[in-house]
Amino acid sequence: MKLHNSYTNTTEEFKPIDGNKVKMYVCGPTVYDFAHLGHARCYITWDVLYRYLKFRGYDVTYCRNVTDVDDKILKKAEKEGKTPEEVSQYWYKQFDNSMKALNNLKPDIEPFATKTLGEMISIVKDLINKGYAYEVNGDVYFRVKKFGRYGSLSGQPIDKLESGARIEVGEQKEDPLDFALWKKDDKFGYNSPWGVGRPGWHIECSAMSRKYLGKTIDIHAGGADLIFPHHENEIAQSECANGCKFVNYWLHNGFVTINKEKMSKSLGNFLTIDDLLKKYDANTIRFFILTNHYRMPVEFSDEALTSAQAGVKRLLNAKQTKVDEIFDISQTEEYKKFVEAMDDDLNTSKALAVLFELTNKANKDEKEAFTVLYKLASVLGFTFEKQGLSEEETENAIKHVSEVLGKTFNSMDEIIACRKEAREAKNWDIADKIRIALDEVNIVLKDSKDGTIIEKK
RNA sequence: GGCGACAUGGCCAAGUGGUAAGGCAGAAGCCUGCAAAGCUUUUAUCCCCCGGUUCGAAUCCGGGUGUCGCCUCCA
Repeated sequence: MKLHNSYTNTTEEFKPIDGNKVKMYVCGPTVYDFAHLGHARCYITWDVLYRYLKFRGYDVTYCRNVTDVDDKILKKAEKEGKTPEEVSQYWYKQFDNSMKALNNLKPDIEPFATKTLGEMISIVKDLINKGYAYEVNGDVYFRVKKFGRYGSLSGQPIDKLESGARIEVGEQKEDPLDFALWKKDDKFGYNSPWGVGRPGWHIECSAMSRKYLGKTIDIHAGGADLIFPHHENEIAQSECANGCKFVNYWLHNGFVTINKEKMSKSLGNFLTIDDLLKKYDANTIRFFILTNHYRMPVEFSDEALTSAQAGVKRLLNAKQTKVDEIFDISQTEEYKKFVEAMDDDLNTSKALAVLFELTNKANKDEKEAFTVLYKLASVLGFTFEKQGLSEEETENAIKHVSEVLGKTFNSMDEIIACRKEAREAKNWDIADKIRIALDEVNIVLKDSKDGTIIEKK
């Protein structure tokens, strides 16, 4: 399988370090606010990579960190009169719920930064001992110019980076390019050899990656906006501290845009996952994301989501035919095409086209098609399970239909039976009234060969 | 200013040397009491523009134009 490596800016054959074991790290969220569609894209993308690697037989260890120590969290805590822990715990819970709602698999390891402080301090110590870092009044900075390869991930010549760099008020760096490994913080800090303080953002990932996956890992992924400075700095820290290569494959996803602009917190043009899920289901959002290649920008619009909704409906409505005899799905033409597409740097757009071919075959009663479709769609994280009606929704519907028809029903089955009778007597008026009444409470009633189907709209 | 990406039908999008996948929307027909779903057919002589290479280019090369991203917290 091939993956596009941002470090070399080429698409390369993927070879894990150790046989079929894959160590994969994804930069996780800083938990202080709602996750938005941009985050959804990122984590859906890497969820698909995770699922696909496993599908291809790799033994994957997927680690996605949680940044629970950060300026933004502290600010929020101060503003709300809460402890940083309360803030980060609350928002982590929200994040976790959103991931679940989007049907993203849980990573194998989800470390919290505050639980990895020991590793961070140890790396910073090493860097100081080796001369790559220096302490000034409780702050510790990384000496960027000492690392010759600095800038090679972002492809920036160091002198050009220099022009953009600056020293913030209160910082005492030797060089504007240097970045903080540890910051003095008397209020919210932790004990360290340099006094009370807290870690810089970049060191967190270097530490968590090393602690849980080892010094050299196969894959490190995240949003393209992390390339500089975050990932650049991670490389500098890890490679100088460990004396070996940090990451073999750097993978970056493109952004979600809205009105041709990057969706981001700072621009304020974001849609939260929670809000989006009120309007569109998880399959729709996933489909919307996967129609584009992961490295391309994807423009959000209601039109695009509506189109995705219709598309995914077609896939998931495919005629489900059970196959009695067991057969080897990997021998089917579509399976091979799917693998070929996904092996090519996760060409999900092409993979979806294969799913549509299978849908078409399933609808034309090709026996084995649905079995293959079901399997391959689940590799992309789609779920065929129809959301059933909740008790409340059912009760509400029964009540509403009873009112409209002026007749008391006690169950949905009674309603369906009543409608069946009406239809048999060609009493279309009553039959239609029932369907319309259900529609008014967002329930779709369909007549099919196999009987009446009741679904959420 | 530096670095990078992108430009394909009404919309989204695949395709990177051999003559334009797929989805949405639209049209016609079949099925159906109606509806929904489904099935069939149908929609780009052409891939931002101009040159060049080639028997042959949307695909390679050169030059434009446009859009976006990173260079500062950011998925």
